Amino acid sequence: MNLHRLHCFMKVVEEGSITKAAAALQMTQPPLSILIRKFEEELDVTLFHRSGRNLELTPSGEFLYKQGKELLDIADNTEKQLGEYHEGIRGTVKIGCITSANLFILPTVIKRIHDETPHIVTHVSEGNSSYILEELRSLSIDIGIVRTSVRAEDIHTSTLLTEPLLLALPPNHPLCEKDSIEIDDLRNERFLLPTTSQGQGIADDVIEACHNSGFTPNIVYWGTETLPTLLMVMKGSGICFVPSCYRQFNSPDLPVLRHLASPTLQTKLSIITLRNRYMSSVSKRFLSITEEIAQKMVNLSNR
Amino acid sequence: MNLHRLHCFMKVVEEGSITKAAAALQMTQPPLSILIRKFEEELDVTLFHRSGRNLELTPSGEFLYKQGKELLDIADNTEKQLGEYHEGIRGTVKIGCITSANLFILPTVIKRIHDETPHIVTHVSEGNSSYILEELRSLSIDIGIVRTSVRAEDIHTSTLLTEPLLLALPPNHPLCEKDSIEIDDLRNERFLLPTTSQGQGIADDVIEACHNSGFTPNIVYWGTETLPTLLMVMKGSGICFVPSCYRQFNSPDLPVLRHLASPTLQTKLSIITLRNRYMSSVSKRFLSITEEIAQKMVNLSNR
DNA sequence: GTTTACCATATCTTTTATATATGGAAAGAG
DNA sequence: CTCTTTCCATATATAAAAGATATGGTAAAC
Repeated sequence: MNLHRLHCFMKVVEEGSITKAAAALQMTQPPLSILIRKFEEELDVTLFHRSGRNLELTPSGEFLYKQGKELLDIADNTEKQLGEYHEGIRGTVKIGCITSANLFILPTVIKRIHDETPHIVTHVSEGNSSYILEELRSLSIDIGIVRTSVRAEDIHTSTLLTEPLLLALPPNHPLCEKDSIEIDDLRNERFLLPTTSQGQGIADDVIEACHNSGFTPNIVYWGTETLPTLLMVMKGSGICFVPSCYRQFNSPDLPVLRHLASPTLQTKLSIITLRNRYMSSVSKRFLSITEEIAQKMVNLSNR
Repeated sequence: MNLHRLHCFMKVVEEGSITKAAAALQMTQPPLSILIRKFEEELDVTLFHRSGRNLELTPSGEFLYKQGKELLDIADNTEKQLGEYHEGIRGTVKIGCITSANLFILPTVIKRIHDETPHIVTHVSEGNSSYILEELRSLSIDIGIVRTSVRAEDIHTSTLLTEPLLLALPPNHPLCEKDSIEIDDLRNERFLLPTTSQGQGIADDVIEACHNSGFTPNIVYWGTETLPTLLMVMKGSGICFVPSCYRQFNSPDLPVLRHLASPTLQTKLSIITLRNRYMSSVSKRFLSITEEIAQKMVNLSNR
């Protein structure tokens, strides 16, 4: 079934004459006559009964006209929606991210995407960096957001934002009263640190900073999740460091977050993709919106 | 949207490779590669992401595959049903007929058509011959069944069957006892005749037969409907002639029907169509089945 | 490291689509 | 009733598309 021929046939039916249809289709009459005849041969059906100079639609022709409308509608719609995929305003994007991204960036990104492009569906899975990397390599997700800067050949990394690590203290801690806190002030504290993998991440930077200040930190706890660790700080189990985005959780039930005097401790949020994989328009859209919003958040917190 | 290209695209997706799809499509690989590329250009969409030697379906491609299945299914189905129209096993036929055809032939014809070809819809309207002719000329019906043999240039007539006219007598009528009834025996009867139009039809034949026998019939009633006339005969209002098919109504509430000794009085049932009009396969089927069944009925009544 | 499997490109041939020019038949105007 | 107009059909020519064969390149597999 040739849809071009079908379309021409529909026009002939609607205009009631080959000559008029040819004009409507911006072509001349003879080829249209031939096209209709070939269409009849292709389908092995008489569509028009030709008696002298005028055409009469046969029952088959009437049926085809009815069905043809539906067929062309579906084809048109498919093409239109396909265009939307291409434009990046329809489709699906699968994201894997760490907790802090899921808490502080993604809600804003996803709200904007759903508002601007209602036909985009987002899938989000939260996990640690190595899990996200695995998901990316197995093609289970399109985009990952991690804190460790991945150094692998097959992965493309782009830094979303750099933020300072803040010291989390229970409200009744003596250091809360101090104007300027140095690393050295933590010499006698108990440290609660995030589980580290392969020498990359927040814990390593903290340990290195302590060493540079001339002491080895007293690490009493390793945990993967930031929020439970903050609750442990509240209970007086020790102190910890969290990315500054956690300042958004402003609650009397959570620790006080303080900048250090010398801002050497920082952490990067990176967006990663598989290097040699096709990136859909939707993924590109997601990427650029995420970068834009990350930039806005940095500007906002710098003010 | 070119359905041929779509079909090839579907095969490539299903086979997972252009080479295999080409084999399945009974063509060589290079033109299929080009065809897929042109399809992408036509739709302005990347359907496959080509990384080295293997293809990866993009989200757009996945969407098109899903939609394409539906589209091709509908197209296939349309073509199939179109073929059924052409074969005469799907469609509609509109019939106009007189009462006796509606009572004695059509039920059998329509039963057979619906049994053999369940996708054929029949429309039947009953009326007198001139009404049927009008309906035929205004294209409201495809086929007419009438008793008057139409002699018009634009009408094609085919005789379905010829049957004798039977004399209808009330059961208590003296003639019922007579072995052989002649026209001459009706010299003193009151005649109830069917309304005649333009010198053609049963009434004219009856009147002529009487004249040939040397008398003018005493006509006391003209009516268009046969059944009411038969009821009037039962009440003793007079006698009438009916086509022999009415013998099927064998009831003590209806008149006795008797053959005449000399079977000169006959009536023809004709099937008429518009000469220069397209006749659908369904109409042709209806025509041939009706002729066949009419023939069977004649054979049955002759035994 | 060689082979294999797969896609891409180049060139040629056949088919299809469309154009122009022209003929014929039926409806409508005078 | 004749002439014109309005259609559709046919003939021929050209441009575009579909397909075949031959060949090259690249990445996975043995």
